Amino acid sequence: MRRADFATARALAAPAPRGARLPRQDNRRAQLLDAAAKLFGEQGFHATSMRDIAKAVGMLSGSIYYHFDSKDEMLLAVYEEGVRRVATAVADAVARETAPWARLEAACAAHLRGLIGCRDYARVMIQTAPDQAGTARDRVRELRRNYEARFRQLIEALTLPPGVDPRYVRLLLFGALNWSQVWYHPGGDPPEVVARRFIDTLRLPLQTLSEA
Amino acid sequence: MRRADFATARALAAPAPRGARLPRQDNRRAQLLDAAAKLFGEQGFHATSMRDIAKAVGMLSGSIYYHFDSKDEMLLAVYEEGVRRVATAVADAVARETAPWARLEAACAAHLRGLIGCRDYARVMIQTAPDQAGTARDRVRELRRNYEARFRQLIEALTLPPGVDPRYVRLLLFGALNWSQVWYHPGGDPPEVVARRFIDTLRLPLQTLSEA
DNA sequence: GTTAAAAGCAAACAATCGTTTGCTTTAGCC
DNA sequence: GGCTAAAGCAAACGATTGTTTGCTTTTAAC
Repeated sequence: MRRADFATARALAAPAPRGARLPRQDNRRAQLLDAAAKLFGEQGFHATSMRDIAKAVGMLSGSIYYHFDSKDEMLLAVYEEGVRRVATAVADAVARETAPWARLEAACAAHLRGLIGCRDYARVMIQTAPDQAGTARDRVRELRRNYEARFRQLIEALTLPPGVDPRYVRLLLFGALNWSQVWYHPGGDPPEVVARRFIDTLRLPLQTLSEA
Repeated sequence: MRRADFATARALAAPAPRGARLPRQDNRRAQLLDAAAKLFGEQGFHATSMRDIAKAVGMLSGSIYYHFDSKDEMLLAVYEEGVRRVATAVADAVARETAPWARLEAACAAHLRGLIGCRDYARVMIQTAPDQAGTARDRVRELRRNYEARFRQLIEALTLPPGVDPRYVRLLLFGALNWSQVWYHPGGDPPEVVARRFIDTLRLPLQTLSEA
């Protein structure tokens, strides 16, 4: 295990172990992670070299290995940080509402805000299929499942008309939300409007009564 | 230009130019394309080497260059073939229906059938964001736009309730369809059922009348 | 101010990348 | 059956890949 791991862990869980040293204040692990997220998201994981990432933060490629064990581990770290950010944003938003439909809509808006606000990290999350994550495959799969579970709960809390499979509601909504990464560009409708439109399109009938 | 280009072009547009020769019957361009689609889809474009593709069809990496000018051109060829297959399937299915909602549902089912039936090609189409297509970027962007246009038309042909933006209907539906690539696995509901469920979820109200 | 750890540099490592070259084999047409 | 183009082999090209190594600089704690 790298020494940086101890340091980072200590920086998060403050109670200082005796006789050991804290990471420096100019620790650039976060900066490296941002650069990796940006490049992984823009060009793809395999199209990005360690030298690309190093150059983006002004260091040499070998120096990255003080902070991360491997390139695969960088990908996993980006993925986890992305999930962490979006998941907490969704949890906060949901907690502020009580009505089932309002909770779902808040979750959608927060999810979209996350995809757009943490664009670099989110692109990696959306693009990285578990099978392409190399070493980190199983962990990525687990993170995806956990995140999806929250939406499953929110949808199962709705009172749906008989015969409607909540599973398909989730697939429809969740797929549309994630695909927004492809078409969304800043300057369009804000996330809240998109979420409201999506939810309304689901909640209200599209077919006019005059038709068959 | 490679000689193989002439040959392939001639194989498609039959009138034989004088004094030239047809491609052999054992031409393995299609086989190469299949292998490339499979590997690109499974591991990603950059994670797949020309040697991987060559090994999959039992030849050496250098021999590929008789059929394709470059790796980028292989990606474009896979993408174009994928779009061609799915687009014609959708066009056929739509032509068989007349009612607007039925036409849209038929298009969705055909789209899903395409994504699942041509799984290898489709994965490349879904995963390859234009910005990651290298040389083929603009062409990929154009292919995507053209394909989407068909769905735009189908949705604009619907008689929607006042105040409903057809754009969001398209984004919701199209996103959900494409995201199916992530969750669909053979053995689940067939494409026709998925399409019907999605369409019904949109067409009919999800909110029960007793709720606010 | 001394000291030990944190952080990074400089330079290389073997492996693999996409591609090119010259030559050989194979199949189709007269 | 001989000729020619189609197709593929064998081997290399320089460039780039992820990673490792030994050494140096910089910071924080004492």
